[in-house]
Amino acid sequence: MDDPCHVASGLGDRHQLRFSELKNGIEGITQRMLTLTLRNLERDGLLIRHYFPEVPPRVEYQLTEMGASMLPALEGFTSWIRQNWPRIEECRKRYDSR
Amino acid sequence: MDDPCHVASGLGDRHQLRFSELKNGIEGITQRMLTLTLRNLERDGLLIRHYFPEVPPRVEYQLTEMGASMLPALEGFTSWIRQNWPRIEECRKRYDSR
DNA sequence: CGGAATCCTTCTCGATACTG
DNA sequence: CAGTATCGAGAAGGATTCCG
Repeated sequence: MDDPCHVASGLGDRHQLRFSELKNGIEGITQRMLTLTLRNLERDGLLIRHYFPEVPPRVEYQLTEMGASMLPALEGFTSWIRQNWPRIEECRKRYDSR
Repeated sequence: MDDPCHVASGLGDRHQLRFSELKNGIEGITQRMLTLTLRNLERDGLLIRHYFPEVPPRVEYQLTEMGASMLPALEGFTSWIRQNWPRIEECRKRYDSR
């Protein structure tokens, strides 16, 4: 892992997000990896995929209740990471230059 | 991931653990993987490796202050996983049998 | 005891091309 | 637009052997 701090931010607080919105919101992710990740989250019951058979097609993703309940549970850890990441990077530099 | 619930438990509340104690406490881990994982945690500044040049050699691992501070931050997420894991497994089964 | 080194197989993932 | 299919390089990781 290089930088754990790419949370899909700046996307407002809407509850449905299109594939392209997610892709644009997560820097550096490839289409393939986003597709696979969304499939796994769907398989785990953490999100629901809404497919609209229009032209062009539209797909919107939405957290399930369980998926939404995970966010606050994860919050403590993510904030710990945000606070300690610089220090971890320092430790790595020091460890590597020895 | 298959079962996220192997926390090294039943090892008491000592603050120093030997390599073999960790290995025995984490079911299914290989020597190689434990070594690599401990090296990475040490590199990140999350634990300290104490080497005692005896015969036979003894190595003890101990969390740093930062490492110890991560545990409570992680607690919310791990307890969420323990609570929701059965449901996630159900969802996976249902998804896979379609 | 606690590794390091090596081999070898499997998995991961990006890149690319194609499609309903 | 939101995928699927395929290929190939590289990483991950188990098994085994050797070592201070």
